[in-house]
Amino acid sequence: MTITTPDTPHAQPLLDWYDRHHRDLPWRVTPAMAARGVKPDPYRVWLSEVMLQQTTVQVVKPYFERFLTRWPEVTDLASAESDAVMAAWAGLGYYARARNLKKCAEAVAKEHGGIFPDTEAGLKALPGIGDYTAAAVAAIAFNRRAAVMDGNVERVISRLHAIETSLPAAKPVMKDKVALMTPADRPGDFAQAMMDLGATICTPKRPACSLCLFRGSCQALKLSDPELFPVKAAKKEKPVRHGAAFIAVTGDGEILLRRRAESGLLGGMTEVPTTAWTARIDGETSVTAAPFEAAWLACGTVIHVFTHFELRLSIWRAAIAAKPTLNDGVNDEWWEPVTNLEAQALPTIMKKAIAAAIPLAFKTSKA
DNA sequence: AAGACGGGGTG
DNA sequence: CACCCAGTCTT
Repeated sequence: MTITTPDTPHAQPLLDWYDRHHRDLPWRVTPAMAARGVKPDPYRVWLSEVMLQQTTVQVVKPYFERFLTRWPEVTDLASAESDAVMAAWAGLGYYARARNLKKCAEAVAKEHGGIFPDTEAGLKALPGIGDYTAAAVAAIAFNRRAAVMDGNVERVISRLHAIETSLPAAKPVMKDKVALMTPADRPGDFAQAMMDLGATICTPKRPACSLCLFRGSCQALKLSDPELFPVKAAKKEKPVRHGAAFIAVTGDGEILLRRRAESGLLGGMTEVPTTAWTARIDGETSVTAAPFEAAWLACGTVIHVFTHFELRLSIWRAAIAAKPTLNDGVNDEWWEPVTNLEAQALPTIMKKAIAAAIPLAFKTSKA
C-alpha cells in the first residue's frame, strides 16, 4: 500500500516503547544491533515471516534455526531437494507454504540473481508472498514505508478505534488506519512494535490495558470493552470425517509408506495407506480397504482436528512375513525402515497414526 | 466473497 | 473445550 499521509502522534511513543520492551527473536535485528550497524538479512526476514504465517513465535523458533543452519542462504534453499525441505517443514502445517517457499527461493535465485526484490510490489509477485508478507519484508528488511497488518495489528487497530464493522469486511478501513500511523522513519520497527503490542499487551483475552501505552486514547477501553474487539463473523461448525489407516511392518522392520498428491490437503507429504476420509462410518469396508490381505489388528482410533473438519482415523496394524507386491507400476509407495521415520515428510496426523500402532516409532510420545 | 489449508499454545 | 495465531491461494 502506498502511503502518502503523515504519521500520527501514535508512532513515536510506540517506537519508544519498542526500544524498551521489544522481544529478542532469532530473526530480529534489535535496536541495539542496528546501532552497531547490523543490517537485516532479507532471506532471514522472509523465511521467518513465511513460517510465522498463522503460526506462533514459539513453534517457529526451532524450525527457523534448523532451516538457517541447513540452508544459510536463499541460493542454498533454491538448490535443495524438495523432499528434504518438505521433511524439514513437517509438523509446521499449511504445507503449501513449504512448496511455495521452495518456488520462491528458486525464483529469487534464478530470476533475481539471488537478491530479493526490495519493493512491496516486487515481493508480492513471488510465490507464497501475499499482502502481509510483502509489506513486512519491505518494511523490516528494506526500510520501506509499507503498512503491515496481521492478526495482531487488526486487534490493536480495532480496539484503538472501536471499529464495529466485523472482519474481514473491516480490513480495508483498518489498513487505512495503519497506513495513517506508519512513520517514514523506522517503519520496520514500527510494524514489529505493533505486532509485539498485540502479542504481549493487547491480547485476545484479558488484555493488559493498564500497561498499554495507548490506554489514554483507546476508544474500546474508553467506550466499551476491548475484549469485544475485533468483531468477527460467526464461524460454522466443523464436520466430522472417518477413515482407516494401515500400518504394515515387515520382519525386517520396514513400514509401508506412500506419497500424497502434490496439491490439496497435506499435499506432497508422506502418509501410511489410508481409506478415503468420508462423512459416514463404513465399518465393513475399513479392513477390506486395506492395501493387501493380512492379519490386521485394531489399534484404536486417532482423532485429529484440521482447520475445516475433524478426522477420526481407525488404526490397523499387521506384521508382514513377506512383502506383498505393490501396485503395479505405481511408484508412489515404498517400504521404509522404521528407524528412519524421523527423516520422512510425515505430517502430525500420520505420526500420531503410526505411534498408535508402533508406540516406540518416534522419540516424543506427542508426535 | 467464501472456502481450503495444519498444528499447537493458551485460558 | 474454544479461540487464535506475524496469511495465501483458489474458486
